Amino acid sequence: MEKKYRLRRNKDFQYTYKKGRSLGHPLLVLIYRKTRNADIRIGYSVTKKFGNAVQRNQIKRQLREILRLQLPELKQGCDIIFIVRREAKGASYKSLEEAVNQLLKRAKLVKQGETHT
RNA sequence: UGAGUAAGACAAAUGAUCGCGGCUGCCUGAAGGCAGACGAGGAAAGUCCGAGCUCCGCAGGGCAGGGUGCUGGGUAAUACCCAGUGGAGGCGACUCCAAGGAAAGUGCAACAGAAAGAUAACGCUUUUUGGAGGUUAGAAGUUAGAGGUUGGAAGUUGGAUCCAGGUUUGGCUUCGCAGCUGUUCUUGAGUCUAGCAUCUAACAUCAAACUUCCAACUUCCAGGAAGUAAGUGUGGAAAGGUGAGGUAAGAGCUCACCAGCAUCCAGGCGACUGGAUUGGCUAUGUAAACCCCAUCCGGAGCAAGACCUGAUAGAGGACAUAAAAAGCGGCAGCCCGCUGCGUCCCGGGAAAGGUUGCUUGAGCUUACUGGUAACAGCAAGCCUAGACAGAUGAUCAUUCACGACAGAACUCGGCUUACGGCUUAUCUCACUUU
RNA sequence: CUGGGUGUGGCGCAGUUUGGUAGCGUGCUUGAAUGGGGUUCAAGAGGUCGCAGGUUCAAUUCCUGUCACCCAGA
Repeated sequence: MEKKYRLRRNKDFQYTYKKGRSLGHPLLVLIYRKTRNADIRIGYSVTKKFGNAVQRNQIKRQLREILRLQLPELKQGCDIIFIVRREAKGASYKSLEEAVNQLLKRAKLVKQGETHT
């Protein structure tokens, strides 16, 4: 995923945590906030209690791959943070994909035209 | 063949599609696009040591504090590595060891035990005082006794004898009575003798008890003096060990063997090792208790540090204006007072942003030389991640042993810890075959 | 990156300095007291002292390694 689609600065993370809306799922938590920018920025957060560095990196990579494929279908102009819960330990790629799709639909971040077709 | 042992290598592989990171090259005004090769580990981990590097501090020395601790070597350095010494384990190959000093000093060693580092509070031995005994021998006395001898007394039984009486019977004298004599039985008294039992006296003997005296030996209790480290048992540990002699009891007091210390000699750079018909006979354990000795250590850390941009607050200076407008206070107006617009400079430096530090280095591979080795020297070749919310993923196919521990974050050298397996190869032991 | 602390009955904590007996409060069980409950009183049970190794005669304590948690600074 290219750099301009990533949420990077600590300030942006803090601002999104404070002002954004949150949605829950057994595996993930979604926090999103609409912005005036045209771009969409996505960040990921995994607690240290999730596991060692290998496990934390792996689940971030899998989420990044899922979101890379979903990116063209998302609405523009918002910041998104995915927080990984401890229950996601050992979850398969497909179950993560389902969780991401469900959360994005509930947040109504998916483009309308795509959903109708 | 099996079991072990030591040293290493690898850490699923291949292909396709879509993606990620920086680098290089090309295109483009730029954003960006295209192509190429490259892109996590043996531990990247823990952060336990040691360095480089950077900043701060620094005249010299000492104290405090901390680290290290057999010897020699290697290294930039080390708590690391190599070689050796000593100790422990293993049949062995081999492995492991924080391994200086306990006669510099202090502390501690619970309970048990006489006693825990030197003492005599237990005990043992000798001696002595006092008390209570015991045994043996002697002397004196007393008491009751035993048996013996001698004597006496009275009793009883038997025998003998004498006397007296009675009786039977014979003989003699006698007619008869009567007498004399002998005999049988018997009674009484006496004498003698024997036995038995009793009493008594004397003598000597025996054994006993008691009292007194004396002597010897000995037991117990209490105390004093001296000697002693042998002692059951306790304990993790008991004062060099075992045996023999020796002694009042004992003791390296003496001897033999063994062990330890010191000294001397020999070997080794050294730790240390070997030897001695040498010497005195010994000094417990704990220093991962304080400590002593030797040696080392300035502090902080890449969020170090350097460069660029420069928010807010506070505050200063210079220039310009001192006209108008505006705000506040004096109720309002007038008037008065205060503030005030602009530009530049200095200063400040936000968990701000960017660039850098950032990967060519005590580097890797191979060969040679020196060295037992760690390692060093030299030659040739090679360039091998550099991110900053942090790059390796997803899908599919094939194969297998079905994939463990685990993700660089300034860089190295070590150590420690985690780890499914696979493989190379040294040596040892056991078994079998030839 | 650096420094520091904690881990002990179910829970919250002492004891570690100076090694030898693991204790307190609360909770639990049983009994007494009450018509019953609470309070109170008495008795009792409950401990791999985070884990592993070492030093020592002996370790909760000393040392090393390791695990988990917490705090502070840049």
